[in-house]
Amino acid sequence: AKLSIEERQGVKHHLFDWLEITDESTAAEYQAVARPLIESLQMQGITPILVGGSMLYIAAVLNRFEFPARDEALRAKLELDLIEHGPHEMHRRLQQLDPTAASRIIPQNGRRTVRAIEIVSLTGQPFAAALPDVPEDWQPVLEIGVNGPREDLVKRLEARVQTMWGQGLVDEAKSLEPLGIREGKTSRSAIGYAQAIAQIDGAMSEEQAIADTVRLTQKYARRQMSWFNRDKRINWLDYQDPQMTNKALDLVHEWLGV
RNA sequence: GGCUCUGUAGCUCAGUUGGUAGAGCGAACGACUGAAAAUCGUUAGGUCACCGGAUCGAUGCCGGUCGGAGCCA
Repeated sequence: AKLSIEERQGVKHHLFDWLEITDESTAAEYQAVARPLIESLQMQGITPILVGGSMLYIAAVLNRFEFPARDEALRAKLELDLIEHGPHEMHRRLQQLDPTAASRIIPQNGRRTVRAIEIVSLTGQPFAAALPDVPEDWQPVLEIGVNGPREDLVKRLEARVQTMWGQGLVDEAKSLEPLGIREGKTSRSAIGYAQAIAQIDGAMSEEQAIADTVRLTQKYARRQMSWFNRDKRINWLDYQDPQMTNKALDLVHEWLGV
């Protein structure tokens, strides 16, 4: 459901279609690429607009985020341990290594526990295991959020998924098979692709695949809101407001001081 | 028309040998530091279809009413 070339109206979209289907996408890497890009644009007198809804990615760019080291081999081993012993056992292990981090991660959450063990083992330092506060004097940004009544959003998200299927998402996934979509950790688990692949494999009917994608998309939208809600810098606009664009421009003018 | 099964949370279904009920999914809310379109947590929802009977007490037993499914005719 990404913007077509025409819809981009000549505005340069950076970091769009920049990964191979087999590439793994990570917030840390995005941060490492996006920050220098933003700086270089600003040097050219361009004010970049960061658009999207993957809030860990956005927060990693806008806030004071430092991703601790990682080690793929260690991670792989810990993930096997997680499968074998379960999240509670892993959490006990973290408890011994770093009681503070352990206290901030719920024992059921194996994924976060594993990552915390990885960090502590690698750095030998305690791990905060909590989102950092946003410093008052950090990067000056204007944040604008677009929202509307939940019932409307739910309907629109369903229509969006129907459109994706109507426009050939399943064929797209099929055509990406030779390019390795099934090996792409990020792409194969993307909402929509995962269900399209399940449909191709006959593991799911088309009806189920669509319904599942709708459900996951709506759930995702809800989780996005729990990120957005904590960010008090966001200026919220109603997408149904005919004056929305003007209000957004007013915010920009005010922010720029013009 | 007869026989059998069935009606419990928004949905799919457990369950109580009679002491007013649970799960998964969904919803609301939250957590979140290299898979985040991921991974997880908390909470709110139910006169147990309806009417009557026996019982100290019924969602559960008995009778009836109204829905649904299957088989027979």
